[in-house]
Amino acid sequence: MTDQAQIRVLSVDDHPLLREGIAAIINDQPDMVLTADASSGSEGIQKFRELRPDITLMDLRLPDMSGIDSLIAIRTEFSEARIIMLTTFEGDVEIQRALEAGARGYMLKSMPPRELVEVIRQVHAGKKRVPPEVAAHLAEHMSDEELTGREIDVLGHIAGGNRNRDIAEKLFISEETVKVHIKHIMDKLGASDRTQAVAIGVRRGIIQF
Amino acid sequence: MTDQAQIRVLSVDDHPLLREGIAAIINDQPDMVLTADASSGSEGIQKFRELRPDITLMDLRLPDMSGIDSLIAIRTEFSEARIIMLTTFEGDVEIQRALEAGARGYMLKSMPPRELVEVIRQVHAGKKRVPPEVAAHLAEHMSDEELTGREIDVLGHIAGGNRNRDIAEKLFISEETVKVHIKHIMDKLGASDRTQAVAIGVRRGIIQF
DNA sequence: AGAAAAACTACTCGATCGGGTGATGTTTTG
DNA sequence: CAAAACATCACCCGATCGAGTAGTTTTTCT
Repeated sequence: MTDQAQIRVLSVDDHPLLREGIAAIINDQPDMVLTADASSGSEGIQKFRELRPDITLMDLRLPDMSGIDSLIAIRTEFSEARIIMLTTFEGDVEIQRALEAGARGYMLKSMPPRELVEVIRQVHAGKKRVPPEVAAHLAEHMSDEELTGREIDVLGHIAGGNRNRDIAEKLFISEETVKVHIKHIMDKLGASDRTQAVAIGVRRGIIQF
Repeated sequence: MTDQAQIRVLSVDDHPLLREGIAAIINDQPDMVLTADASSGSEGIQKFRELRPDITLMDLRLPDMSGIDSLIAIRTEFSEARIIMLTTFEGDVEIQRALEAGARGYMLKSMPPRELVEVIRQVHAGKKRVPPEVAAHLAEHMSDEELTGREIDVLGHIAGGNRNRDIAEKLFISEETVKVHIKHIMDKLGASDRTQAVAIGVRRGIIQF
């Protein structure tokens, strides 16, 4: 044991198996200690209030609320909170949103433990860390315009197999307007038709099932 | 420690974090021991040959080959092998294929450890185990007809934003044939158009990105 | 070998889609 | 406040799609 204070880590993840793995790896590091873990967003927020960990590892998908909402909730209360998103690879939209919401790092569950603990150390030292593979993915689309809320609505209905007329009725707008939205969606996503737009939307995490 | 021989487990998963978690949980059980782990399909096959574990936990997605192919490879050589698929939730197609290929169990990474070890014990005792939530999903589509290889090809091309004519050229068939395939795909999946067919295909794990 | 499933091709026709152009009111934001 | 972004609606038109019908060849399974 060192005299130096250890990095106190909070892990928020609904997969018990993952939590076990994280616990094993964190506690294996002499300079870190897993202070607590939580299996839901609200539990994570509560544990954060109680313990004020140095680093919080947050899964993107949680049973009650999204990891991003939890992150925002914590950072509203404790703006200095250092939170790292830890997730299996989702679309780049999620990554971007997490970083915009103030995440200090973004790690993949598939990364080797050595890198994981290194990111924790770096973020604890005040740096921002996003692994190269994630950064590359992000860069690919950083110039792309984001879809608006309405466009995401429409895209979701397209994925449901709705015709333009059906979408128009469901959204209480004219079919012409739907067509305009679809045109914008295809332009922004670089899709050649509505079908590819859905495929891209799913891959990028814009719409989920 | 008991006199009874322990259940010797091999874990095949490319996520180090998951492997750590599995290791922690397995070794926590007095009647089990993690004999080895592997991070790829071929390594898994090799380790199986060497160690002949009682139970093999196999991830569905592996870097070199699919978990199902690994399962088949092992069971061709050792038909008595007891292999449990352990995965985050994919489409029901994968589950069905794994079970048809001879998997003795199918577990979700999100399941609580208690259930995981219980499944291992049950399978070791010669039973087949599929958790109720997975079984329910499976039952939903058990009556559905499966897509043929050609139909899956076509569906993939549809997802890529190809027009019927493009698909015809790429597959060296006539546009009319493509239309027939698409008709069959939509009928089998219960989709109202090509777009919904892609959405359903992705959700069910028939096509992947 | 014989039956069944899969793959293939052809034709018609109405429905739907997607591109182009142009315009108006509202909301957001610098 | 002014500019930009967003959301809305309309009309034209060619391209594409999907339904229906009908038939042949190849592959697979029993």
